[in-house]
Amino acid sequence: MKVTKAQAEANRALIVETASQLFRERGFDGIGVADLMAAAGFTHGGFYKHFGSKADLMAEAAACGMARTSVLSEGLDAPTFVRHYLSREHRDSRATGCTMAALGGDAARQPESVRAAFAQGVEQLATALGPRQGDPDAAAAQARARMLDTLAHAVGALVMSRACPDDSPLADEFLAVSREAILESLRQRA
Amino acid sequence: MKVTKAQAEANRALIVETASQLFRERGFDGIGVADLMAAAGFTHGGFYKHFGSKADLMAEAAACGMARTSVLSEGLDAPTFVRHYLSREHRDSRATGCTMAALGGDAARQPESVRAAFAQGVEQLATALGPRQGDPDAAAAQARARMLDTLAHAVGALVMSRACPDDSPLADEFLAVSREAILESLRQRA
DNA sequence: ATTATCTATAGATCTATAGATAATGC
DNA sequence: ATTATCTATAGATCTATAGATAATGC
Repeated sequence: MKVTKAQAEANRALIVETASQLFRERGFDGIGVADLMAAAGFTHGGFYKHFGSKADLMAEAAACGMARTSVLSEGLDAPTFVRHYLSREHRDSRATGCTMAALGGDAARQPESVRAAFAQGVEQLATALGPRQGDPDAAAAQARARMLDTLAHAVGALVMSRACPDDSPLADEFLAVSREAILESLRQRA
Repeated sequence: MKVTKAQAEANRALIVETASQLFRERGFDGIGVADLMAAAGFTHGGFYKHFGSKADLMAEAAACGMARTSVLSEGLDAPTFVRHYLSREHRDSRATGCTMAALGGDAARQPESVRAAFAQGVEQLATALGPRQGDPDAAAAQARARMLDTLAHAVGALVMSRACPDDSPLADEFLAVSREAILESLRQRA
């Protein structure tokens, strides 16, 4: 039942993408290798021809999800990004939403390889959204600091909103208060 | 091997406290009933005389951890709270630190009972740190909004810092940039 | 000949339950 | 008599591996 080298690579990419979504939805410990493979359309025995371990897949899936966020948010101005990020739609679609908000808490308990993928994703995002080339050093440092702070702020609001019961006023309140606070601080900087 | 009613209640409380710490350290799915009971000094068979299910214990352990945070932070002024919250010491002691930062991401994937415990803990905190009695309605609403926003902001910074590799510059950077941003916004409001 | 995938399984672990034990509390 | 705790286990699930199969790629 061998497949072409190109097909095998496509299958591998499909496993990573499927894992990226299912991990975001259920957590790193919330889904097993067999179910992941089945969701991608394979049996679980083939897994270890593609990956050394489940932890290796977790690192790749995290990197995949972070890269997706970078691509999607590139080119958005900060207020637009924040309004999308702190919307009910984003909160209620964990599987396709931000990997940092969905798995950041889990990542703290995972091997360095997984956390390294997160850090690299953050640096990608900092490059994508960060200072323009040619900025003086001080301005570039400030832009980076503001970008990291805004990211942490937005991630925190989303995590808190998701930790609340479904359809609770408090869940919406977290989105609203932090969305307004971030937008206000963006206005002050402009 | 029966024990006094008082002793049984103390044993139960010890299980909840032990679970609260171990869940924060390893996640809700990261430790099993048998290991939790062993850590508290019991065998696992007795567990179901105290709790209906593991999920029931998760809700109680979350409530226990949130209450601890409320008690510890009561009476602290906001800048002092933020400096403690966004310190390396707090980041590096997950088992005894903030339950929202340690388990907020996990909570999103747990039953409503667990998320209800989180929401109730947030409301406790809002009462402990919130508006003073006698404030006019508008001022009270603004104080509550600011408190929830500051909480989300600080939780996000801690989660992001913990998701980075140990001793990485980025991990410290998340603490520093959000600590300064929150302190600055507190100054502006004063 | 190589290898991506499949079937089958080993060995560990997890939640929950059943039944025995022994000390409390009536 | 009640019940908190213990021993033992059922049944499910999880990671990882072994060996067979069949199509690619030399």
